[in-house]
Amino acid sequence: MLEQSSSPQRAVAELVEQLGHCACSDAFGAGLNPAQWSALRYFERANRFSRTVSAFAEYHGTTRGTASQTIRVLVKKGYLRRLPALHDQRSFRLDLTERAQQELGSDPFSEFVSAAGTLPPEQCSALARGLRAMLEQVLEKRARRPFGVCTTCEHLRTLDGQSDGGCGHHCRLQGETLAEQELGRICVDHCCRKSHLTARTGNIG
Amino acid sequence: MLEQSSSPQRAVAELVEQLGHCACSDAFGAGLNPAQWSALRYFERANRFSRTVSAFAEYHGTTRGTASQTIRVLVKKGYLRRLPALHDQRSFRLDLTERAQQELGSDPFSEFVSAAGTLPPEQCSALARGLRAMLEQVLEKRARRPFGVCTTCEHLRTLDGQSDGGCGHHCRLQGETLAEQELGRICVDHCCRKSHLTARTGNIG
DNA sequence: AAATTTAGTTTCGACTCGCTACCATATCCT
DNA sequence: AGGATATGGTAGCGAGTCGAAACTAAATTT
Repeated sequence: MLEQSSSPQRAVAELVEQLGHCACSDAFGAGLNPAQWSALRYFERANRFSRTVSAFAEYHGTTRGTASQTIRVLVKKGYLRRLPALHDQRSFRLDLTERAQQELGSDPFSEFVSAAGTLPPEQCSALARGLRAMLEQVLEKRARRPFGVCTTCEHLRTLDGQSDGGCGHHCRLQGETLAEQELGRICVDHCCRKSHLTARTGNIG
Repeated sequence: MLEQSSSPQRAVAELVEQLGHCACSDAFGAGLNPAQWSALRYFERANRFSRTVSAFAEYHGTTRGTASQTIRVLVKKGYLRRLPALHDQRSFRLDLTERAQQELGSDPFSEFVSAAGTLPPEQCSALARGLRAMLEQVLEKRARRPFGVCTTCEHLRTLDGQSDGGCGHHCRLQGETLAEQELGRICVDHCCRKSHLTARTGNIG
């Protein structure tokens, strides 16, 4: 090993810090700053119930005020579009514009994706599992939780064999049906289903 | 897995970003900010040739001006001590004070160390190897290199069987002998030895 | 000896972020 | 129904960070 720290745990922590610092220190492509890139990535991954100022603030561990500023700039620059929310006059939904989707292709962040891609697939998956476990630990200590996707969510009901041709996926919290391709998006209201709690034991994947 | 991204690479990159953000967003214990904590950690790990403003700036990927500001505050607050450099009147060496060593015990960063510690040892080591490989990739693209320790360094000469009782470790670049416990510290002048280049192939550890 | 490089500092300006106060709409509780 | 409270979002202030550029002084090169 090139750099031998006192312990593997220590090494992992230091590496995470250094990589994280790299990730945010020079994310200045296209005139966007790190917080703005984070926001764009969030709105790319979040489902329609979670594309709000408050949800992003919670995800990013910041205040609504700060999140509001970040998003205001993105709207002004034409990367996000404000749509009135359906059932709440105070709120609105934020969708990526086409321009933003293009821009995300040249996200400085993609360097990290390709760096991870040079690892053998098995090692890469192991890395993802380990990091995920770490993140859950850390967030738990901060009384936060990682957002999850519908497929593992307590609120999801899937009715197979719908005769009326309707979609079989349904969110009981929102009381709305979900399209197949929406199931992989993260949600602010995600609540881990019991049968998936094995994910917390370490024997994940 | 609790959150399924489009690909493991993408998941790894996102997790690194999120963990990194956690690491720097709330590192405000003891009145120190994230950059200052990073500096303290650096000066804890760096060998005596590398405990300078410039070396820290290079390690941290910032400018000397910014590094100078960070360090000035740490000196003022009593966490670092300035010692005149031996052979260069322009430079000086920075050592941790006793107070800083205490403070590092309650580093908010230690949450990450313990989070990594909850993983099975084998998984933890795998994590360290994978992250290290990623970091090398990323730094290479930025024309930077990770600092390494003496034991893997091109400049180290170890003469076993010294009859005069002197220490057998010697740095040919600095022209100085090295104590045993100095060999595990990182160095700004680290140059990877050939016999250790296998570390770059992925079969590390 | 002059020119260049290197170590470090200073100043300035752009920008971020969190905090507090604030407005408007929803929801809760008798 | 109606007042209290909670929630989604914004505005503005102020502390602080960071990088760029200009600068000093010492070392090195030519």
